[in-house]
Amino acid sequence: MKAAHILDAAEDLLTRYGYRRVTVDEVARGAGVGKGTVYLYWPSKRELFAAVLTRDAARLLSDQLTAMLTDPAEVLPHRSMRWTYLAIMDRPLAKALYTGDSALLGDLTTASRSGALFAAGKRETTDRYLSVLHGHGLLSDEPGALLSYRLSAAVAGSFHLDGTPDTAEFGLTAKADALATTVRRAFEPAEDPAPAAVRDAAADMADVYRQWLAELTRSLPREQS
Amino acid sequence: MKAAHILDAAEDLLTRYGYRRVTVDEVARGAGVGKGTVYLYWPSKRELFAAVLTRDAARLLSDQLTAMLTDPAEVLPHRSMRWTYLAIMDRPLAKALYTGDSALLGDLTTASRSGALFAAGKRETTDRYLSVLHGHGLLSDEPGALLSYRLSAAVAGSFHLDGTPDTAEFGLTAKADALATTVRRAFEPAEDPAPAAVRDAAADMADVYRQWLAELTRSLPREQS
DNA sequence: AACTGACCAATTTGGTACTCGGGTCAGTAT
DNA sequence: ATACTGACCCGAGTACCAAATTGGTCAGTT
Repeated sequence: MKAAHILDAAEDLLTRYGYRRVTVDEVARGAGVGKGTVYLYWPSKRELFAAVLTRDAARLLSDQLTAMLTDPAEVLPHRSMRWTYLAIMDRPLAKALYTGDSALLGDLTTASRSGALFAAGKRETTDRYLSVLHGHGLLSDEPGALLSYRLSAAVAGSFHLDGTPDTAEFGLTAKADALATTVRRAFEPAEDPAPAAVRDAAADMADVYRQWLAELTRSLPREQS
Repeated sequence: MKAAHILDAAEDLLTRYGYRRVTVDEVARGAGVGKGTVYLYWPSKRELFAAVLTRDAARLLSDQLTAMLTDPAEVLPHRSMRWTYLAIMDRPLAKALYTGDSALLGDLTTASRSGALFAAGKRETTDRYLSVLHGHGLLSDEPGALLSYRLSAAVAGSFHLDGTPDTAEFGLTAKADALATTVRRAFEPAEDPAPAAVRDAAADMADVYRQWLAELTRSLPREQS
């Protein structure tokens, strides 16, 4: 319970003022605990706020899992990337993380133990994702490190171009659709996928997501009611 | 003559030490002229170095024009983007500009009169590029602002991902090939293009490029004597 | 055993003196 | 007259120090 309250306070202050301007004492008072208590759960300010980002990512992942269980077609790359893009842009912290907004996160993006773990988990999950898709004939290429890179590169631009002037004229969904079009053509076979393949792939990915979700949750401090 | 020498000195110092660490006086002495002379050609330090970047861009564009005249297939999006990617990564200044290396360029990227002109010219050229391609049946979509955005987004990621750790394992050409694959599938028709269409499109684009090249050259100070 | 907040060291901040470098222009050279 | 120069000006940035703040600890309280 207490750890979650501390994370709540930290998340609120982080989104409002940014990493640099928030003190650990403020977080503690915001959560109604003493400063020392914070250090019973996390070894440093940096790790505390990294945990905030991790929890945010876990929630996003959980939402995506739900979406995929509701509609298995969400497992397809163009749908998955579209959904992820919109979800990230809708969350202040995730957006700051992906667009590299250092005004909000300071140097939090670079190097924290849990940050590195998160990056590794994400990479591994992406690899598994591509393997699953390929296993059900939903990919137009062989999986591998290069394909992972190619997908990352194709998607990354959408986030990086976020701030630039004349891209603001388009709505968020228009940009999401653009990303979906690019991803579908560049990574999926031309012909429509077989419904059974989609269903099975979604089921496989649900397991992968659950696994990563468990891993992320485990990295957050254990609740001690 | 003199303006070119000043640009030479400025370019050399810029690539070696970065915008912040180079003084106008150094540039002047490097070019063998007085500091005041520099201000006969450019109104400010910022515009001087913006001109360095503009000249670099003009050279790159000129090279690309040559490449396209040698092999008209270079007009195709996947070839054009691949070539551009490699050319930019090969030039320290262009690379710094596109990967957002503020250590080298400082705040030079943001807002300088000629910088804005360059961005506008680039946008317009991209639009014309897409129109030309479409006119010869080499595009799978209708041109327009959204398609321009989609292409930018698809390409931008390759530059933005440059610094990140585990992308270094791949060679530059492997990354360029990855970009080419994505672009070809996402923007070009599935069937191979007709040689005549390619030849004609290349001829059209040669004109567009020459026009932009002339514009860029005109923005550089007029040579006297 | 869980938690706290006074305490310490280290970093950050605020203020000040001073250097340095962008930009100007009276003057020199041609 | 024209092309060019470099000494000069002044504001932005740097260096520096004292004061304030804050990340992190731990003896002590609940």
